[in-house]
Amino acid sequence: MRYHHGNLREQLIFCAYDWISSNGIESISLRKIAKIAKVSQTAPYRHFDSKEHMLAEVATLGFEKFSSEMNKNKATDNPADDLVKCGVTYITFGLANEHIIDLMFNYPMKKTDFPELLAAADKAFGMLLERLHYMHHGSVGAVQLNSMSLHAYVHGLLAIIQINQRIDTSAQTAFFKASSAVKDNLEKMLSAFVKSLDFS
Amino acid sequence: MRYHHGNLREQLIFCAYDWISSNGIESISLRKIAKIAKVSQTAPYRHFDSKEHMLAEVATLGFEKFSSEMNKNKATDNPADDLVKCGVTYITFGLANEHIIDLMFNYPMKKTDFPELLAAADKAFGMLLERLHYMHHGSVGAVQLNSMSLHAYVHGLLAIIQINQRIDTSAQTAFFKASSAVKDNLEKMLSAFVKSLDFS
DNA sequence: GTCTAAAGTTTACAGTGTCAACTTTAAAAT
DNA sequence: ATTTTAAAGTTGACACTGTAAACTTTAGAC
Repeated sequence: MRYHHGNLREQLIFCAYDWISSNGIESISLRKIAKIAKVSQTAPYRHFDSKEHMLAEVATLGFEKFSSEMNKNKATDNPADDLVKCGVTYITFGLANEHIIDLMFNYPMKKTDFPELLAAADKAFGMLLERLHYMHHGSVGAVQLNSMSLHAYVHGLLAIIQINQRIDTSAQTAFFKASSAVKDNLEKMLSAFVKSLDFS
Repeated sequence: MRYHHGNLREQLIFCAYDWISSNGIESISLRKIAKIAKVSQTAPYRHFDSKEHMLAEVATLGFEKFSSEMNKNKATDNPADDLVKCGVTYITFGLANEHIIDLMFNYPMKKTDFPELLAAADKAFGMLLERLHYMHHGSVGAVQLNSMSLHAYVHGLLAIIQINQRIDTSAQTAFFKASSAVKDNLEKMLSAFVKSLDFS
């Protein structure tokens, strides 16, 4: 290490991650993060080209945690169970990390400009899809369609729960308010969905 | 009419809608919209409490167009077909109005503060769900679960296509690049999904 | 021990949301 | 028809934002 602060770069990423986790993306500013890290307003520019570049790193960190979370629940003897558990984890992580997920999925960011973010996202999605591919074991049929389908369903469940939480008016909401009820039904719904897929 | 401009309020909403449609949410500013409407920077404050209040109206307009679009394709003799077509329209609208959908779903906005936005969103979701309820015709069983499921799947497909378009690296992307191919498969996927639901 | 480039600071500028105080004007009240 | 008044619009200001340029500090290579 040959610089003043220690390792400001990572410090800033962690500060930003924490800030977003508790306050949401809308209220973040480079200057605040700099102040929290006890450093001048423009110090971040020695480490990131722009605010967006920094947020990309935060999002990358998010995808890494996302991946590692999904990687925990596996290695059951039943691959379909693994798949379902992985899906549930996808959603659970999203609900437990509302604002980081917002950054990862909803923040308008030209993702192609950040290859490492892209790679992290790809890896995370792969966690889900590799289990599906495993279930196809040999068949070529509709792997792509099934992958798309599964990802859509899992991601859609997360999005819908979030929308309902934020909108809080429709009949569904009351039904899904108790988070324990959510999780129970998620497993049912996901396994029903997996069973409905065509593995021929 | 008893004011100077004509009807600035609606004018501003339309200007903002157009701006967002072509430039995205991130780059909008009240001042720009005011300038486009040839009015001073603070004129919007005679009509909206804040930027967010104005965006809420734009989002409301978005949901109204969304609803009316979904309302077009219906009244087939086959209710399952109607449902599928409605789902396809949901997704098609989203893909054709990328930035407005971003505002409607992804922009961090305390939706409960804007009852008319909430109502518009509820109505739009209702377009989809009422067709499903109709298919249950009498049975009480898993209507709520099926509603949730369906909305999740439809919304998830939209989100995933969008994510793939923006990420543009995974194997799925090439597959879904040709938008005609997307639409064809959407119908297949949605009708398979509807068939897999339990209407007992 | 000097030199150099990386790391951090100060200053500055244009753009933003929004407030307060002002001016204009359409229509209600006389 | 004239006065009144409140809605609609303007001007000017403030604090905050991202970021560029020019400066200072300091750790480590020579």
